[in-house]
Amino acid sequence: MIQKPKGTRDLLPDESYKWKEVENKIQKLFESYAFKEIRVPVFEHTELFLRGVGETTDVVQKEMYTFDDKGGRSITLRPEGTAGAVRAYLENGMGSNPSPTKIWYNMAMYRYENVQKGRLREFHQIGAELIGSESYLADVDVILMANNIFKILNIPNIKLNINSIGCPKCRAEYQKVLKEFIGKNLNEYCDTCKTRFDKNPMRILDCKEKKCKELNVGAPMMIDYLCDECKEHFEKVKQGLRENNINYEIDSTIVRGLDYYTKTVFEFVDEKSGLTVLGGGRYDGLVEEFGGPSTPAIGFATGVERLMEMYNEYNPDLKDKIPDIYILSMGQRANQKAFELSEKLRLEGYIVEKDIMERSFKSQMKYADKIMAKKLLVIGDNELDTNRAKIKNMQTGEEIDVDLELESIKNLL
RNA sequence: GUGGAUGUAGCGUAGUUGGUUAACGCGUCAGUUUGUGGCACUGAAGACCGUGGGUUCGAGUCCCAUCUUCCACCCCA
Repeated sequence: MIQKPKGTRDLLPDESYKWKEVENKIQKLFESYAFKEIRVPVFEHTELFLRGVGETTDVVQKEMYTFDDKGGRSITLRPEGTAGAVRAYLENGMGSNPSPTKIWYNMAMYRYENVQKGRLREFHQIGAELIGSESYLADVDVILMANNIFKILNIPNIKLNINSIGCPKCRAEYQKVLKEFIGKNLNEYCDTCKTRFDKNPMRILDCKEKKCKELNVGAPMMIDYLCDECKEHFEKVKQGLRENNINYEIDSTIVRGLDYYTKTVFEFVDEKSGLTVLGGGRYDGLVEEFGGPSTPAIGFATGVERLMEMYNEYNPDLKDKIPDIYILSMGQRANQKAFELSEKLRLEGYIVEKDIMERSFKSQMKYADKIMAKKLLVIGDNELDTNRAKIKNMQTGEEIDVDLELESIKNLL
């Protein structure tokens, strides 16, 4: 038997209706903030992610699904949503719309990772991007919206961690200091850290190697080297959160694995599993990096699989839609009548089931029961002759006479 | 990429120290006489025991490889 590729999932009817429910709720939330949906290609030129996400990141270095297409172009399945969204923003001239531009997406992402709990190779992210505002108000607005996802989904025990990683200006300053600190013992660091030293020294602080961790003790922290502008921005963001009663914790170790982030970065962490369920931040340099005008932006994305895991834990099982009526038919003429009635009822929006198995009367009854049909209509020769039939309420067993006409049946559903 | 565990019908399981037609529950389908379900009973379908090698007279049961799933590291959503 051919199996699905590693790290992929089939979303069965048992689950899919719950996804729909959650997706609809989030969509409504986003729309209330005037964000509009965007859909972009599953694959992009590899170049887009190299420049957007950053060549030194793990995502780019070891997790991308990259291949040459038949025309010799290097193509990559999107590992995240922001790069494509920003590319689309530029390519379609959305910058000339009234600022800010607010877009959201719900898309599958692809990362060649080792599979684990809450980690798949094909997974889904719902994200939002607010492009065009450099104000701290945008940061606060976006974080409030993200926070509301958990509120409307009734998911507790979520912690918000925030940090500021500064702008290119103060980061250059900081990196100088950091390199001095690390440089003293560079030889003792692990190999990956050595390669990070030149290209992205900040990620050395993220290294989980025991030795590197020890060496990192006492290292200068970015947050202490923010330039005046970044510092003020961060202070205002924090104040804004406080004024809106959002609890947060400053976690100076958050640097995020994607290079495009600047200033504010944040994560919503599930305290129970320790998994980051939503992550985001400001990326003021990305639009320019892609060849557009200097444009500030901020966004976030949440992992749908992880979100669903928590949603299911804290919410009662919803019910999938069950049939409004089962039409039981006996004989050729009745089968045809069942077709006529079910076709009409379905166009009116009712969920109708009828026999398409040529089952016996009794089997049809049992089937109607199993699928939990709310009502049952029996049609046989008697009913066709008199044009009268009984509709049975399957819960109560109560039966009511009706004309075999659409209108009278509808009245009883 | 590294380390550890798992893999028997759709699902959940049993399969003795390797030995004839792989068992059970749930589910599915049908029947229990004549046009009314949920219970019960009867029966049926459904697994080349993840895959490929090997050991053996003989392997679901032993060995090797491989894949999958799960867990940890790494990283992230």
